Amino acid sequence: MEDYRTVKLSRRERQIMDIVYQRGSVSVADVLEDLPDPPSYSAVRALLRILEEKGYLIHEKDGRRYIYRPTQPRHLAGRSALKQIFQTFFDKSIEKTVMALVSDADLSDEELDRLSQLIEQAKKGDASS
Amino acid sequence: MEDYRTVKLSRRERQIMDIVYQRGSVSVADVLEDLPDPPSYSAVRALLRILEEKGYLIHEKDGRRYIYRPTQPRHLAGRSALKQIFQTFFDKSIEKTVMALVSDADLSDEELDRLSQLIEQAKKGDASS
DNA sequence: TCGTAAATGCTAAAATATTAGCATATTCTC
DNA sequence: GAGAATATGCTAATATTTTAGCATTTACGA
Repeated sequence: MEDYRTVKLSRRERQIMDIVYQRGSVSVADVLEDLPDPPSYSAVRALLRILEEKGYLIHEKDGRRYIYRPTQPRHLAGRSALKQIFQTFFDKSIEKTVMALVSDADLSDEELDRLSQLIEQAKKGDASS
Repeated sequence: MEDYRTVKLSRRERQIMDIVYQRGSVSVADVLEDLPDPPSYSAVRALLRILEEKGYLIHEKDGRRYIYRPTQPRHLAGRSALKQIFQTFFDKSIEKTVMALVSDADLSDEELDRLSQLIEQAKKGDASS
């Protein structure tokens, strides 16, 4: 499954996929709640159906409602979204991307420590350079 | 200017904006070259015109061609794109986002060192915690 | 400078996305 | 089990996006 944020989907479809990934799983009402300039209930249902047809979502029944979930796991979708971002805005450089994140972030010392650790770990595990 | 990747733009418009940010500036031919399932020359021109009308691009003349550039600087657009990503896929956590980037990255030792430095610097400059 | 190649300006057609609405089914409650 | 509330199934209308094509302009080179 290709990165839905990149190419294939229409504006509304993308908005809905973002909501699905934010929430993990959604009912029609959930989507309606989060969607900017919310359309009708029917409209949302139609879009969810289309996304399912295209293979991005599946649904199961919960009582009388459908609950939709993404077919591609969140962490994978996140990864490919990140890839798209650093290719587009940061000269394909992960380092630059991390720098942008950290400089803007105002992270706590604990968070920064954990990041240091992560980097140390990456350094050890890395055979390259 | 709002994040063009989030809400407003249509599929083709978004594709084109991505190309513009990747290249920095573009001619019609450039866009045509990078666009998946490339449409006609006219189609691209029309879209660039629309994006300019909407305020996302400006053009200047270079010989007989138009060269289009984004109105919003790349680093700002990148920032807000990143924000959208970590809100959607990483529980609004910048730390988790960085972790995802670094774990996947296979960065060189030099790059990792530079990141360590950046983090140390952030730690010092940060009054919170 | 004149012709030609290569660009833009504009308009309208075609395709796609978005939406609403009515019919039908399902679940819960009394 | 009957009724009401709340779902979904489906279809067609509307709006928007996407596209092509023709007319016109502009710059470059012989």
